Amino acid sequence: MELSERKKAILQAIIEDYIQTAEPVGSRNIAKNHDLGLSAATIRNEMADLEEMGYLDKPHTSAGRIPSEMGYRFYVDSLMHRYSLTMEEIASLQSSMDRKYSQLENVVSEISDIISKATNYPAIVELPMAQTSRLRSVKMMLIEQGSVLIVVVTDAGVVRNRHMKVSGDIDYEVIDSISEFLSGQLTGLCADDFTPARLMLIYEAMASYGDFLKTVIEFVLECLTNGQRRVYVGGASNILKNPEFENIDRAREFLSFIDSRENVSQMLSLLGNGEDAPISIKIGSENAVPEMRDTSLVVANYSVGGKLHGKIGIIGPKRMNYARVISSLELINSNLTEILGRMIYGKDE
Amino acid sequence: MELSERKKAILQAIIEDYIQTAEPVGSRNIAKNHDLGLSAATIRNEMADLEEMGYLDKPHTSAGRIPSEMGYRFYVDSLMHRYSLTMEEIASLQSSMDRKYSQLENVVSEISDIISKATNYPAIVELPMAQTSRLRSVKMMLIEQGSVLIVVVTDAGVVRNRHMKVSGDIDYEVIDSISEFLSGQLTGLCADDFTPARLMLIYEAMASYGDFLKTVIEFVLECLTNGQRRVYVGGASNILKNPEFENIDRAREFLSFIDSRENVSQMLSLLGNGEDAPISIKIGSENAVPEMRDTSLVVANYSVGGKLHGKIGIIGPKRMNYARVISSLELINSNLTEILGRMIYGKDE
DNA sequence: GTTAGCACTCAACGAAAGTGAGTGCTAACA
DNA sequence: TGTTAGCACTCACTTTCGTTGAGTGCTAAC
Repeated sequence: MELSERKKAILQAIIEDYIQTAEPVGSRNIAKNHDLGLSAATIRNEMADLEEMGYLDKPHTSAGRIPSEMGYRFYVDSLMHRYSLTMEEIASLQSSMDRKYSQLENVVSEISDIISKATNYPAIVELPMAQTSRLRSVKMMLIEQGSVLIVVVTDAGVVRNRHMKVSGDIDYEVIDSISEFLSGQLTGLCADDFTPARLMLIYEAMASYGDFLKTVIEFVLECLTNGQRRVYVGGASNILKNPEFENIDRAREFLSFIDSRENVSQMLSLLGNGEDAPISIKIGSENAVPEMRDTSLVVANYSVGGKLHGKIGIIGPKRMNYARVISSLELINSNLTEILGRMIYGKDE
Repeated sequence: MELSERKKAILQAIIEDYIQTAEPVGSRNIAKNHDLGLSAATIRNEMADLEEMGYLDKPHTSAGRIPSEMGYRFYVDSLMHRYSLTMEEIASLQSSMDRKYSQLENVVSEISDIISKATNYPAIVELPMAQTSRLRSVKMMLIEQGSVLIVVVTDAGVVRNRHMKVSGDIDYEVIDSISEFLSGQLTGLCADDFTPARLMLIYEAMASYGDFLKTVIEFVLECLTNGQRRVYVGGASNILKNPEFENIDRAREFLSFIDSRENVSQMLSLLGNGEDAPISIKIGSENAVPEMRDTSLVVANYSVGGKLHGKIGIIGPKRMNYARVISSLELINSNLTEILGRMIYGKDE
């Protein structure tokens, strides 16, 4: 059944009041504060309908109504207006992101702080990752006698390195020649190309350095497959600013869930890779994670150079200023893309 | 005034009971549960003395006593017995740390999780840093036309890299020769050695690549001076397990403080560099940070290869099992040192 | 279809009384 | 002189119970 325009207006008024006050809203208040030209009694009737249809809930008989998850969903999909950030908000965001970043981990952790400061909710930022990487470069450097540094660069721009112990009699030139040989053999390959046959050839060609090569190749493979996704959470304690988390048990449940990176990372992976929509919103139990049943999750996907992907988002109470959060995430998202582009590919656009 | 043996025994009993129960302890309970051979009335008299001397506090007239900060301090300095971890505890710690780590950031964040799981308190781990580093190696790699990767290794074993854009006409061999030249000029220097005179010489020798060199040298300097300390916090929500943080305002104050890496890092820097004692303990307001006045901080210093230093520690309520925390930190500390040694210097011991 | 009126519901607040763990003091005891 | 039993007193905490007030649902009139 379609909602009448009047019902929509009332539903919207209720939700927006509730988002602001966190108090169940009563018919009288709607009649007074919103110019709907209706009396409290009429609104009461409509509210009863809306409740019956599932858009509203009642905490108890003598309280006002609060939006149900279905109500929020309808609001987000059909009623909500876009929020335009003010000039001040934009300026403040821009300036907080306008600085030099040196390491990927720093960017990601700082962005999560920025998001949580901007929205007043806990923020999540995923480290960018490639779906399938190819090896762009592998190089070994002799750091000191007996110690070699392996540096791997993938075509997504990810750089990783690892120290390795070698027997003392390998010198600078040997390292260089192995380095060059391996580079020639492996550059351009992705993880699937590391077939036993191909590896066998390499080992045979350089039989005297078998152990050495094995370590290097394992590390290269590790970089190409790249383990689990990593996330940063910023401003987790912001959740305590919301009255729905005055209850210490709820707060504890939420915070101990979010304290674990694995939990958060797994939750994000349930969202899919966002090919359908740039921003995905999970309201309450739409999110399959039971600990999150009282919260909403708003997540945007970013991608850098078409190769690297990741997610940024926030978690807040279901009663959340969705419009504002979405606008902030969009702006931060585009800045982040730019920063990462500059950083990883060294481009100045 | 010296405390009599009997007063010490009573003080110890009170503190240990309070650590366990978090309830003010009364004279009757001490008489019953601890075999001191004294009646409640006698203990009452002694408790009155201890209170007058400042070792105990009274929340209100009709409650039992709780230790004052001075009481805890005396306990930690003079009364506390060493706690021996059980075989199970040791085995479980060892096994949770016994895996391969690839990146420094991963080690540090995982260690913070391990500490917080082992102690049930929020844990802090600082990234290892060198006090003064010398450059061990700088190398440039041409990744693709127009994009160069700079890799810097310091004598402390820290490796960092950064992408840099270059004009397209610089090829592989040019990069290599600049790389070799710079390496020869800069290897072995520390930040203070980068005098204007020396830099001038370098710029003059390679005048045609001025901008290029400038970027590289700036990055090297950045690596040698190395910015601010970075910390990881794990298991922050553990603090909510303690009854003293049932109060939502206290919880909020604590968690929002600890949510900020700068706050935590600054707090650690107030501790000095631990040359005096391997473990430092700050009880309540001994810690100058006002938000931490209700908590205690236990911090151990670690060092790797004599070059890299850092701190690990926990924050808990003043009513904390100090002995157990200290033993756990010591064990984790030694494992961490070993892991980092292997990782950074590629040594297998 | 809309609205005024009214009885009804129920969480929240607050005062009052009861409960009990614990103290401090006194007087008797070893 | 140090220790202990006894007892009056204190005070947070809990429970009870009435009050308040925001809000609903229903009915009847407009």
